[in-house]
Amino acid sequence: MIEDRIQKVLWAVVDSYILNPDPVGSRFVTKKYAFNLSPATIRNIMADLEEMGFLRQPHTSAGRIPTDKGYRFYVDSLAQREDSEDPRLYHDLSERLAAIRQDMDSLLAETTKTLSKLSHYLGVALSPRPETSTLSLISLVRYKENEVVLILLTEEGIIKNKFIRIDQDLTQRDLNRIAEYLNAEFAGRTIDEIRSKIVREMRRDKALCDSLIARAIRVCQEALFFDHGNVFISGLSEVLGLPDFSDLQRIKEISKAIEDKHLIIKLLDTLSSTAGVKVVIGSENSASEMNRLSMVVSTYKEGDRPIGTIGVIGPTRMDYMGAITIVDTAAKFLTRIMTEKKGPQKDV
Amino acid sequence: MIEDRIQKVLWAVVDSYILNPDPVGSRFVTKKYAFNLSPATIRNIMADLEEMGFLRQPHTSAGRIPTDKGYRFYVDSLAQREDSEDPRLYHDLSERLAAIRQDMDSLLAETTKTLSKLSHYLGVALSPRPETSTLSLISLVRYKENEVVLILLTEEGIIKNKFIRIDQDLTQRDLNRIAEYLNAEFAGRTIDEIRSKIVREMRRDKALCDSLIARAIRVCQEALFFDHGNVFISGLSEVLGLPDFSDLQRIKEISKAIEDKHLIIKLLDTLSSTAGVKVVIGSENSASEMNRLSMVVSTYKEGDRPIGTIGVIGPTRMDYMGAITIVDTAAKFLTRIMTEKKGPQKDV
DNA sequence: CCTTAGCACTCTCGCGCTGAGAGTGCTAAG
DNA sequence: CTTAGCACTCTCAGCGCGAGAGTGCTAAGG
Repeated sequence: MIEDRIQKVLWAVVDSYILNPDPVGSRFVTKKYAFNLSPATIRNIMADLEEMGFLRQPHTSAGRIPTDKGYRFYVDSLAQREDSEDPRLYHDLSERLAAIRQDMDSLLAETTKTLSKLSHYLGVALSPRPETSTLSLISLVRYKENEVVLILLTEEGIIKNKFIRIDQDLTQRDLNRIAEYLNAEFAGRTIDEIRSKIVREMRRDKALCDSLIARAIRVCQEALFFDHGNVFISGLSEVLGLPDFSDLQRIKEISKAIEDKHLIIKLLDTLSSTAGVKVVIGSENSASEMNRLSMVVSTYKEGDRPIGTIGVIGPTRMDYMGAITIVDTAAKFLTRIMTEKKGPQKDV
Repeated sequence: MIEDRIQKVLWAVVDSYILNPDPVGSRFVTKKYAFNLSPATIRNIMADLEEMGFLRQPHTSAGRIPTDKGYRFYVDSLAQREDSEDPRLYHDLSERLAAIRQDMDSLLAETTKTLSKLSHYLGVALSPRPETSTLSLISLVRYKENEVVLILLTEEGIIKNKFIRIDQDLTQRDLNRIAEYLNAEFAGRTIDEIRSKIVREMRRDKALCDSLIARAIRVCQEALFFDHGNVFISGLSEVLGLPDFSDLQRIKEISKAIEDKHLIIKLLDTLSSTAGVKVVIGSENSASEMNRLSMVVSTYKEGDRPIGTIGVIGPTRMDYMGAITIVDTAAKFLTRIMTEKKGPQKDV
């Protein structure tokens, strides 16, 4: 248990440093944060905090700056308060995004833009993984000889198109019948369920190799494997305005992060199960490329089921409070949209 | 008519500067480019070139660097040679892109990546504008009450999905009939043609306001207006490695260019009609944001009809020769793919 | 025993200076 | 017209210096 006074000093240092990227000195703390203590006392406390690993000095005789552990303390103490949603922001979001409620991709793309504009960090979003989405409708269209386009529409509003090659030339009529069968059989289930069902049927129906069903299954078998959802990232120019990214090295770091979407997907995916807002600070990131970056993420849900992830990525010296509010609000907003979408439907 | 000798000096300066971003001096020119002239003579020539506006000095008594006009001369003299396609590169491209011939978006996304990897500049691509594409198939799917998904497939392999709201609730059966009608009427025409046809029919058929056709047309009217094709841009981290982008200001410039996709679309679009490789140098760009960037672009065609644009964007100090080769080769490659795609089809 | 004042110490940062190096323009001779 | 020579200009890296900020330590005070 750390003494209350010590916590307050730590909090002050982190808070001040986030506001303004100068190492913060003992004198400044006493003045700005109104402790009834002299700078000397604060110095002692800060030395203790440094020993404990919460603060460090960029060089001897500069002020202190927080370590990742220091930020962690700050963020955890923030989490206590639990008043992160901002109604005004919520309203703002609704206005910005009202026009594009239609398809998931534009919605998320616009959400990341809004996130980055509001937070001045990178806005990211991961669209729902098709695997866990509920199939609304499958449609098959003959494109060319031996080539078919599969169109998959989920209840969440995701559309996936896939060109698939088949070993025999089917007429559009055949395809219609196959699609009809598939819809009858599978609509309302998740892609994951469908896949395992297909595998089972494959095994059972090995005999009737040429039936319509066999064909249908062969078509789907290839088509229903999706890699992942889309990632949306935006706000590079926002980030470049920050003092934290004034040197080339760090800019390269973050631009690498942007280009390596797989990394982002992986990171977001591992956080996708947790509820509420989650903060990952600097070295807490599993990927070394993100060692000096922090993420604030949350999941959006359809009803109670988390279906996707959004968040912001910025320097470890991040306005966590603001970021948390923004991400939390945006996630709740998306959840409402997704839940509404699902609601008044079901009558196809 | 400029004297031959002068041209050679200009060429040498540009060539050397492109290779290595140091202002080039008279002594260096005589040594490296084996003129039978003394540095003093070269100095005179260079002074002339500066007067003519082809060269400039970053500061008194540094070497010369090319102006945009100087680069223009260099590029034009390059254009004479006309051996820009590179068979090895062509082969390389085929291998990289073989796996993803299927849908246009992935193909172009991958193309930009390849362009940027090979050139070390930004790779950009503009997908075919739906307006000029040939409709292969329209499909309508009921999504929710009063909401329909329109799926549009063109012969070029572009798929467009659009959620549309309609004022009355149509059954899937209605939609099928509408789609059938639309396909019968419109398949094989370009979207542009279809649109003007629709407008005409609207006028004529004002009377039969409730017929199937009227409904179909009402659906399409809204749905067939596309803003533009997609832009694909990649290679920021490539570009950041260049010495030209070692200061923050320029990085911001280029990242703004990346984020402002509309600008890129506009620029590429205005160049989309010209045949062959086109080079736009620095201030030749209509947009002031691009004043210090150059673009090398070309169009890819389906048969003889240009349908889209690809290119690279980099600093004015660009390896134009290499960039031209790469872009030209890639454009030809895409043209082959698109033309093949269209070829063995037509039998739906 | 904790707090505080005082003080010497350390480190960064900005400034101006300097000398080396590179390249020029000009002039006068070939 | 070309070239050698030379004075001149400008950048750049390195250095020293002083100001400023902040620390750690010690010794005195509550």
